[in-house]
Amino acid sequence: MQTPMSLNPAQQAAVDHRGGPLLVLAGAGTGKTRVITHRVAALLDEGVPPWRILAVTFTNKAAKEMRERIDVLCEGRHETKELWVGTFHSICARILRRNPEGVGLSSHYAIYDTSDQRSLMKQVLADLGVPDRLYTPKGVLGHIDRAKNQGLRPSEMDALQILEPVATVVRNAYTRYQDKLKAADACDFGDLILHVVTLLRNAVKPSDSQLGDLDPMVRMTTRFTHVVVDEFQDTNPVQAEFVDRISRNAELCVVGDDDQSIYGWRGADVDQILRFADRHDGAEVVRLEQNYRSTMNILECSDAVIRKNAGRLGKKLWSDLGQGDPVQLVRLGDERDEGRLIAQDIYAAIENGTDPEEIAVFYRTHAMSRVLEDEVRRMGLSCRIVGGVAFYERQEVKDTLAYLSVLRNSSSDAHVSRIINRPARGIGNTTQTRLADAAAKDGKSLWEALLDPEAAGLKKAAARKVRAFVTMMQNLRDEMHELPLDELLARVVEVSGYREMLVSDDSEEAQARLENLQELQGNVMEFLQERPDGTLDEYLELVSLVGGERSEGDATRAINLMTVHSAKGLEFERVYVTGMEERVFPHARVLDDPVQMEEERRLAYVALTRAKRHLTLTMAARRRIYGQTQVGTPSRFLGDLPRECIHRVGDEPAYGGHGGGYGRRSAHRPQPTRKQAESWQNDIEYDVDPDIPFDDIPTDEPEGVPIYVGMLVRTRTFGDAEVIGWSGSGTKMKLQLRLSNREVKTVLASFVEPL
DNA sequence: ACATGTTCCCTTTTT
DNA sequence: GGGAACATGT
Repeated sequence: MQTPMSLNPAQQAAVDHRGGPLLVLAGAGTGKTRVITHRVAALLDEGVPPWRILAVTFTNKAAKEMRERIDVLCEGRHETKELWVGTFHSICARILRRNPEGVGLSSHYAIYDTSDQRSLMKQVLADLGVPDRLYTPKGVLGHIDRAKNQGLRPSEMDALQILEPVATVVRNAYTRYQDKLKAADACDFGDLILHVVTLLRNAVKPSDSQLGDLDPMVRMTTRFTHVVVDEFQDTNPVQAEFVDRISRNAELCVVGDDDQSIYGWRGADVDQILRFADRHDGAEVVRLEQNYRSTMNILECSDAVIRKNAGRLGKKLWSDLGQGDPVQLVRLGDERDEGRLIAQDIYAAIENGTDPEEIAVFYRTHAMSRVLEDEVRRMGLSCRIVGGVAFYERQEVKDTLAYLSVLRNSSSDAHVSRIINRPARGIGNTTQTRLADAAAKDGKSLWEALLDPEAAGLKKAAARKVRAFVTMMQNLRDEMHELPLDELLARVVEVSGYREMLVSDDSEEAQARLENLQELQGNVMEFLQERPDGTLDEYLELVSLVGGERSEGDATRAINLMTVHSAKGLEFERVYVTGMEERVFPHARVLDDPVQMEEERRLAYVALTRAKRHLTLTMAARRRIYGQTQVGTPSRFLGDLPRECIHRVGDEPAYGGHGGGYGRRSAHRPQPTRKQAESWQNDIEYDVDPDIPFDDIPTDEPEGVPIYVGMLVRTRTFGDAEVIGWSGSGTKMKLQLRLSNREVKTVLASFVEPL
């Protein structure tokens, strides 16, 4: 282990480099964050004012950690509070707050989350009269998101090369969506960056002009003299443009690892790193290859997986932490067994003194978390789900925040309609629809329509209820200015009847919701403690940006459950990677796309390299997906692992390779031996079936014909085809086929016969 | 208006 | 298996 203060020569070189752009190409566990923190500390020691330094991280959690580490290194010598440290989104929100009018927003603008976006888009599509089966809000928003990630506005969307007629629909929807956002005095996540980039684009003025010096955005482009960006491989084009513009006057240092680029679907561009030298004249490159995190067995396995990718810069990590334990590879009967085995193994490890916080379980998709959580809890262990349904996503929390948001700024229809009938106050669907129609007709906001319920054609009873709601909100708004934030929150929960609703419901769920509101209260108080003069605007902004991250403060030491994506940047003594099966990891959706498959491989690399000492990979022979049991074949990534670095439990897996099947080949495999299974955890009774050879796994297949990816079949309607995936079982089993013309079709298994 | 029943689609991954 | 969107009954 490297001590916190020491640096190796390569790290030192990256810290000391001055005078031009620098790219630090650093593998997993080589001390990237350490280089950044030391660099910032060194700059401060050299006399650079803290407010001239900007550090961009990937998550809010990372930002927080970085701040703490810098504080430790500076030992109170500098005003580190004035440093700008944050995610792209939090930094941009901070910049946008200086000039929201520049993009047509008020200073109370709301930040829309995914569900707000969808409800807005649903309206847009209805307005456009677009067939709703063809264009879902989610799908159209996906295109718009992509455009925003590239820094494109509706008129520039040709660059995305979407085919007609989709392109036209998306372009119109995009235009209208932005109009509606502006009317609601809101922006979405993508806008946060693009708005700021727009402001910065317009801020290019002659430097000697008087006017230019006064423009806050012009000052912004020259403010920073030193900019560092972590996780640069996950930067998308708008973010890269932001970096370029914000560092016009600055020395730029970016840190990244092309092998850990796992956000391609969000517009991140692996080439970003490769092109860095082209974009920035005289860029130096420093490589870090000594790993301080993992033992050699773990590194060898990780390397074996990532080595298969083409088009990487290529580096070979080494470590002097010794060979370590072999990587465990366990095959179990189904996902319950998988969870149970992991829970038992963790239990034993904790008994032996491992800190629960140093243990993590990874899964590919959120859907897999439930079973794992179940089994871990059943073992009496406390665990924390990182990400997942975040605190701020909970309905009661969102509702309460929506109340606050409307008090501040009533033009946001999405927030008004969220709270108008929660708790139920007799303003039902019909009334709401009438009000919305009336608002749309007059081009008013929903709130404005509420002010004059008769004009919307409401009957007396309905109008009275609407009035009562409006009066209540107006009273709250009067109180708002006199009350501190925490008391305001309590008033809202009380006056709105929300508390009453939960108290009178004595279900366990309502109880939990009440507790969540209590936690929210605590959260607000914490916020006020940190920033005594913090405003409602600032609080709401913080909350929408922190979004995915759980609230800190649960002091219990718990083991960590998370998706592989959430695991990036973290490290643990003991790591379990679950679902190492084809169609789970790698995910079924990437199987026929080589580009996405490479990203999947990088994702696997990220997963494996999180482990310091103990790494266990598990797979299940059967797994329930969509409530149907599916039969799994071992992940192709398992087949890449060097034999001498792993220890298998259960019988020898049928290694994937390309289109690796189960069934036929399994006949040649040696039979499993009890001994292997027992040697691993002989003091623990676990209820697994390591002896089930894959052939004997019960399936509901009609004639027991083994189906495997790559299998050739004959269909009556489409001719011969290759199986690239399947779902369901028994008579409901469906096959995904690639036809001879490379088209992909899904057909019922009973319509095909093996070739 | 609301409570209860029914169907359908779904699942990558997140700031 | 489960949540959301629709449908039907009181």
